[in-house]
Amino acid sequence: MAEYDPQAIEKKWQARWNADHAFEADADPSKPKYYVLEMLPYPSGTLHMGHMRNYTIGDVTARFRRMQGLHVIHPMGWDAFGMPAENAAIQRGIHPREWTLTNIESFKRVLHKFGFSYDWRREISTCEPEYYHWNQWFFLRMLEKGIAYRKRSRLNWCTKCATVLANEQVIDGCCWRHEDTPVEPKVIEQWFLRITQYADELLEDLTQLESGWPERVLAMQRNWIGKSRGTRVRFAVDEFADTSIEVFTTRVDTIFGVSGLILAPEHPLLSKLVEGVADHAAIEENLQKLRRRLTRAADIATAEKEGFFTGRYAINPFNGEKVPIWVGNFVLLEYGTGAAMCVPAHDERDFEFATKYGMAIPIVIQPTEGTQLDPDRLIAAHVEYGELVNSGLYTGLTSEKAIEKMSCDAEARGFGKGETIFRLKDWGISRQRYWGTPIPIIYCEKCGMVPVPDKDLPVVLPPMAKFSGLGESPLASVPEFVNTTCPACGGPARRETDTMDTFMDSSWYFYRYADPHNNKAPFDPGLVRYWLPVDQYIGGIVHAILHLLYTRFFCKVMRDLGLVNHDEPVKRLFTQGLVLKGGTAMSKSKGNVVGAEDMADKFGCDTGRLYTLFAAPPEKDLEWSEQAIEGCSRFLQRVYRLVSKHADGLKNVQVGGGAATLLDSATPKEKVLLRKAHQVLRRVTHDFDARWHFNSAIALLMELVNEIHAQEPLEDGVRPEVAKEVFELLTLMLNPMVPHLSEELWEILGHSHETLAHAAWPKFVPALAAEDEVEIVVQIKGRVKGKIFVAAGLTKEELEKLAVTDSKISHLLEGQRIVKVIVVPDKLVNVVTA
RNA sequence: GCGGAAGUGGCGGAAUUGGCAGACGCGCCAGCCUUAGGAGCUGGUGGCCGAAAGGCCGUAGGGGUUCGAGUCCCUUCUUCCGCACCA
Repeated sequence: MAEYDPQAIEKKWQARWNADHAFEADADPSKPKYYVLEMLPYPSGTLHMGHMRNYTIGDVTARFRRMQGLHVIHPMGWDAFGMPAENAAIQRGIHPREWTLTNIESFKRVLHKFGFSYDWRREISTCEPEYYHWNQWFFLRMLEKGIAYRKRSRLNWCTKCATVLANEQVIDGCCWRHEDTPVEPKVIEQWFLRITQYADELLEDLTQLESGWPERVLAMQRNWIGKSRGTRVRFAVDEFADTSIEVFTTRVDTIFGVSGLILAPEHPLLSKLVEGVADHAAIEENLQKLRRRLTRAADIATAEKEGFFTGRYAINPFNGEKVPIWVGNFVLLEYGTGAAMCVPAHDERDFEFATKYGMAIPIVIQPTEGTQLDPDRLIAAHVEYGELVNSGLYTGLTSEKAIEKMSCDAEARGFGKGETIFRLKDWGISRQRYWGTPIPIIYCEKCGMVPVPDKDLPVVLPPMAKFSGLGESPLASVPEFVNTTCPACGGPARRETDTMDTFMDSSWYFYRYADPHNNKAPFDPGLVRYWLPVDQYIGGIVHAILHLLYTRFFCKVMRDLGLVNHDEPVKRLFTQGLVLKGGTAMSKSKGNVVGAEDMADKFGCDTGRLYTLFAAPPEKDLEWSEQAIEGCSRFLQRVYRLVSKHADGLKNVQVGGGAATLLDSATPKEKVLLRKAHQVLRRVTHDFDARWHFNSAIALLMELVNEIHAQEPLEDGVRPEVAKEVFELLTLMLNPMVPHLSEELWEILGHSHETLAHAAWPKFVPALAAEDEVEIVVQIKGRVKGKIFVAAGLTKEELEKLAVTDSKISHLLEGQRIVKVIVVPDKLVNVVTA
């Protein structure tokens, strides 16, 4: 008998699917659509098992939904711009384009090798002008709407990348790609997108995603947006009639307890404030010291609070009190107003600071119940809400009421107002890099900043020969690119030489899949209306904040431009776990990468697919194990042997009249097989459809195979029609997970004319799954004491009688008083004795 | 500190959501088959007591609800992930 030959089988069916255009789908409003999307890869190095797991989960979903009769779009493309390509150019002299295209070829070859059911006609690559044309187009639309703007700002500079990093690319104060390189501040003119304009909506609309997105992703996004309600209060500076300091506080109710203002060391007013103060030189020195902040987050969190008195005072507008102005290393310029009021009695940080520097610690809030705070014995800040004391006319109010009233009063008296602020910052998109989308802006000496007109798009990346990795923007060294004419006056002008953050590319790519070759617009709104939003998105948790927040922002901008008619781009999100080896995620730098292609050459891709689905639930991390994958390989061999052993005899057998008729005059063996097959079908369907428990679905299929095996020889007591029904069910259920083997089995079972690409998912027949005899667990006081086999569907009374009259049970019950009997039909009888 | 997830055999994990804990697989043990086996087949495999029948214990710890708890409630602990001096 022929052995299972995965290499031959997989090649054969992949060729067939290609020839059949099996996975191509065009918009068809008469059909219900389903959009399955996996996060597009950055084509670098090798495609490893981490990628493989992501695409396998997506492919199972796509194939299952197709079998359910949905019109499935399942595309793939390349996130092709980015720093590794440029780094390769710098280090090895390969042009980023060449490096990228080579990698794409290799990734594509491997994806084909795995038989993923993509519609390759929709393939996109973000480094092609046909694609980034529309990045530029979106940028210009945002410029028109005031969403894109330019400002000088202090940004994170990585000396190794020689580029600016987004806040999100800074990890522990270091570059996300160079974890040992602290970022340095640098002030440059940069392009920003006003994502903060959508902060409230980005937060609010998370409620729409509650049923479809993982809770932790929602939590991370909420956290990142960081909405805070509070009050902005202006403190006049004593002796400076024209100067005031604004603070933001969420606890204006504690303002009578202010014993100082604390400014961030970089606060712009500081130089003016300290001018002319005694000890000016010492203060300047202190400032310089504080400005050299620690960069590692862990160090910052544990760093001791430090600060100094500036020699100036401010006036508390609520009570006219003079309070000292300090500088503190723990006050952040970027958050709120860059200045905070110091209320030591009711804020932990302020307490620590005030204690260290001997500042006053007035108590202005008392707990509404329990022990009152004693100013002489305060050992920690009391941060909870309570009742106001020593607070002028607000004394006696609760914190809640005071916050409301004091905000109103501050506004009425002209020194403050209620305000909501966000932690979210505008998105800086300028990068001093070559391998990205050129920003379509021209600077003219006469006209100033001039957008490139739509008709001149795309602004194409010029060819460049040498990449040094030094300096700022590589494009600045290409005169043919830089020097141009002003679209407004025709005079000499210079092009913007920065390129866009690649997160721009990935913010809308899956809209382009709906209409990938449009050269008049980013996409046809009609096609997008049919295919979008994405029904199921699958990717890594690493993108929980950046990519998924940006793409949500883009969707809202596109909606406001009238291009799309929905608020959220992704209905359901699934974040799969990592693939680990030796306990850590596979990565080139750790040297623990298992290449997907090597794995497929060794075991066959169906085995690899099965293993990644079986070894762990999809949301959990998965430890790579050669031994366990061999177990999966054995299972598939076993299936192949089992089916092919019987296939010849079943080839021409027809299962007519519906599966349910097979039950008529069925032998016990047949009943066992039909029952098992349909019980498994019911649960596998549920596992695929609603639970995403691929691992337990596979376990069930293993049980079915074990059962068929146990009923051998099938020739003895099993009609061919029954055997065929059972084998076909097995084959169809395996199809989403191991499609090549499944196709092969389907063919040897006599279906040589068709493929399973669009086969219907089998229909569950309750009558076939029903047991006619069931095992009832008999408990006494909740402890299992025996089991009885009875006909299915007995009434509670019948079951109770059978249980208590069972010889073993009745013996145990002798002399006992029965208090009550709980009966769960077809399952259990629990006799409760006194 | 805040937020999220999770704690079940030697290991990965199941338990269809309150009804036989450990399905399925890996590993291990014994046997069969084989020139050979990193192939195949059969059986066993949570712990303790017992020759066996059987009994007791057992889902991180403690308490509770219930006829019945891995599952629900309270509480303590531990691990992982994200954010982190956010006023």
